This record gives sequence, structure tokens and C-alpha cells, in this order.
Amino acid sequence: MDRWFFEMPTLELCLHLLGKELTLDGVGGYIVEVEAYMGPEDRAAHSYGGRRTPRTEVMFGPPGKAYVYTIHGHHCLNVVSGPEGVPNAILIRALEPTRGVDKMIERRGRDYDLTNGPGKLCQALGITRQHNGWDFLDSPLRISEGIPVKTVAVGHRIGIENTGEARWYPYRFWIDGNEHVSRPRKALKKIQL
DNA sequence: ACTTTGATGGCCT
DNA sequence: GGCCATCAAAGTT
Repeated sequence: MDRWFFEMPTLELCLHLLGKELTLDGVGGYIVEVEAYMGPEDRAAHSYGGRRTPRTEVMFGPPGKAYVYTIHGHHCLNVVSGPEGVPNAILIRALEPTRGVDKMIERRGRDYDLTNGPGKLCQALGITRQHNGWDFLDSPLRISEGIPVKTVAVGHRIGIENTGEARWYPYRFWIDGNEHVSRPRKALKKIQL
């Protein structure tokens, strides 16, 4: 990937992140599910209304960096999207494991359901708040070329029932038919790439 | 200093 | 499908 990759509009970047390989220190897999969080105008976003706090600060900076937050004792990884100053981010919700599976099994304490959820994949890869702000182009946390994607399914996002109309926004994207998607849902529509 | 709130996961029926 | 453990971050007093 190059710097331009992360300059794409957020929803477009979602499509292009699918199939890419995400790794930390040689452990990781193909990105198979993501969700967009569209900053100030998206009630489900941590940065809704331009809310700028120590937690959300990294989203106000340049795209291509990691935004890692904790919830319910778990960690979740986002790719900060642009344009710079607009606090958009893309939540990585699921991977298809490719590298370091033994390490993932050790960290997860089981040999199934290793990376089919935002908290699970962070545990499997060893991602914590210490990785907040890391650069995907210039750190051990990397996004690189992966596999071509034929069909992307689109649906509403998971776990944001208390956000009014925002819960229905079609901002969830996954590789159609992939076995590692966190919570199978019927697609609102499908996009052929 | 205290209270509320989840972009979850695991286990249950 | 539902319940709830759990804790950092943010909001409130």
C-alpha cells in the first residue's frame, strides 16, 4: 500500500480494505468485514458532533493510522480515514487467518473463532491501546496486498441499536460468502467489483 | 469523586 | 435468540 491508498473517501476505502492482509509482527489475516463510522454527522461514531477527547484525538489527524479503543474489557481496531481533520474511521470487524495461527490459538485460548469479531481479532493479534496512533505504512502493524474480492455484501452495522436512524445506515461491508464474518446477516445489496 | 454507558464476547436456552 | 460480566472513557456533581 502507499500513502494515497488511505486518502480515498471513507466508503470507497471500505471496499478496498476487504481482501487486504492485516498483520502485526507476522500474525494476521485477510480483512473480510469492516464498518464505516462517518464522523460528525454519524450518531454511532465516537466522534459524533465533532467530539474531540483524548480517546478520539487520533481520528482528527492524518489517515492511515490506527485508532484503538477499549470496550467491555476488549480492544477494537480502526483505520483512520480522511480527509485529514474529518474524524472518520473504519472498524476492522473480522479477518480470515493466514499467518501465525499457532500464536492466535495461544492468545485466544481456543482453536476456533480466532478472528471473527473486532475484539477477538485484536486479542489474536495482540493489539491493545498501546498501538493507538500507529502508522499502517510505517510500523509493525501493517496493511498489505492480499487477495482479489469479487462480491461485497452491504448491510447495517452491528451493536449500535441505541443510535436512532444511524443504526440503519448501510455502512457494514463484508466479503460475500466468507466463513469468517462475525455475525452473518442478510445483505441489503451486493456490489460486484 | 461518582455515575453512566457501551462499535463485545462467551455461554446459555 | 437472550443474558450479563466487566472496565475504560466520558459525562455529571
